[in-house]
Amino acid sequence: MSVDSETTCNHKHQCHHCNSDGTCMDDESCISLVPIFNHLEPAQMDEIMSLIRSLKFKRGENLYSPGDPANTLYIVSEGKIKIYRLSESGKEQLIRFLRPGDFTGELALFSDTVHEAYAEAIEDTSVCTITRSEFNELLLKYPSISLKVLSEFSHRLEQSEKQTTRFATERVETRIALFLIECLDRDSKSQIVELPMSMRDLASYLGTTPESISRKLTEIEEVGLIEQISNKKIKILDLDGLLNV
Amino acid sequence: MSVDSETTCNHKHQCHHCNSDGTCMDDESCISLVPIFNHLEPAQMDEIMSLIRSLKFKRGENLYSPGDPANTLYIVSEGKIKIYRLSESGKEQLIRFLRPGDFTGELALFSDTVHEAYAEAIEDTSVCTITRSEFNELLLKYPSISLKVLSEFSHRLEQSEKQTTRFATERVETRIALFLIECLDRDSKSQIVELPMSMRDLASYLGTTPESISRKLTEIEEVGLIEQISNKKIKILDLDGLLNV
DNA sequence: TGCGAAAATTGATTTGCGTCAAGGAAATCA
DNA sequence: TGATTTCCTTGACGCAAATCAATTTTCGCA
Repeated sequence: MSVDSETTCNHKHQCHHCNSDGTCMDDESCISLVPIFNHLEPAQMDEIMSLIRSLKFKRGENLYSPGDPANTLYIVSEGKIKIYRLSESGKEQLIRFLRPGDFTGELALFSDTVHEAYAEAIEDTSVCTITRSEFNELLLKYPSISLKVLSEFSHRLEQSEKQTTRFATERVETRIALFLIECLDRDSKSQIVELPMSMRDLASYLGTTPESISRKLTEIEEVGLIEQISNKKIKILDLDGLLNV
Repeated sequence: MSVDSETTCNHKHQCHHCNSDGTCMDDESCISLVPIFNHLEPAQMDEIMSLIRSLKFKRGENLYSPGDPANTLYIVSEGKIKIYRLSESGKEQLIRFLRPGDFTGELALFSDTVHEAYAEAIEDTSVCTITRSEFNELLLKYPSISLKVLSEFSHRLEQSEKQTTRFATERVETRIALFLIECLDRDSKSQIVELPMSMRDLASYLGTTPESISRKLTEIEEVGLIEQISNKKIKILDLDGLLNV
């Protein structure tokens, strides 16, 4: 759901101050950026714009933490945000990263509860926010927004359930192999995967340790399925083989 | 989201042929049963009723399987349905059970994809179905339905992510303890938990084996945190202790 | 009520992987 | 650019939990 310079600012409406890298600096960009809003008419976007409030977070600051009341929708306009959870026993698990165009606020937006996860800005970040009550009114007024949000939620749910099943049933080696394959699907141009995060984060995301990731990658390399080109780059040599790890 | 005899058929609209156990046999019951619809006006429910088609599945039949196009919303009116997945390596993982009032159709309802899970009737079951296109029209016409579905989805997503984190970070013993506590929250009247499924299913749900469940329960009993009254009944003796397992 | 099948328990064994510890590579900052 | 910190890798070890196998218990059905 991230946005590149081709797809940014392509609606008829005015969109000032776009940067060369495709991100827009003004508040308005939040609306035109995100799939849940950018299908609307310019006039409707203007209306939504009047509701949003722009906030900035410095690297390291939390947008929300567990226990915080969840009454705000956050739309990322610049920067990078890490969503993670602490388990009952205190271990951290990475859920996802948010890039410009992504949103968070989660369930709590629709039921009156508190957050259970952390949202931490890992770069200096600016977000657009809408309160729950205003967002609910928007959903009632423009039902097509709901369909977009439902689509996004159902996709996340599918992903999450798939991840759950993998944790419940697959070995670490298999989880790593499947992750590589999914990275390849996204890039898909070459056979080379660029790992989108550090080993530490990847370990947290896959429910294992950096040590195990390192070891398993070496093992997979030794049987000829991949080649570790550099720290972050991995060449897939045998896709079918990987699928059967 | 299951429904008992107190809460069934309590709207002003007519609702014929209700059974003593609270389930209704006629098509209409599907609509009045489910939280996503039962807040509507009687006239609106009638309109929806005209769209639904009632289907019956015998015990063991699948409502859908992975690869099936997902273009139908299923609302359970009678019976019990098991949603489960097969991992890439072929192991089964239980996702959830559906009881009267619950619905499925998942993500696929909002993005044009195929199912990834199995939905199997484990009792003789009757469901009400609506096609995707008709359901989408309903959502656009009655935006309040979207809010209900969003609320349900976000709740499921929260649950799923919590489960993912547990699998990723907690030991089997802890997962079992947390499961018992959540069962207690639902019953909550006494300190006695009635396991809602077989050991086999529980193992599948918790990402472990029946052997491990059996062993761990015995261990937890030996340190005095619980008492195994019978096969399916467990008495919680020390809730705080369980939380720290 | 009793039989047979399925489910649950218990034991013995194996193994995957986390933990701890140390050395090397890479990134960050002045 | 060099120094310091953080990250990654490799090795040795221990443990949690899966697997395999054999009873025992429970439950569905005749």
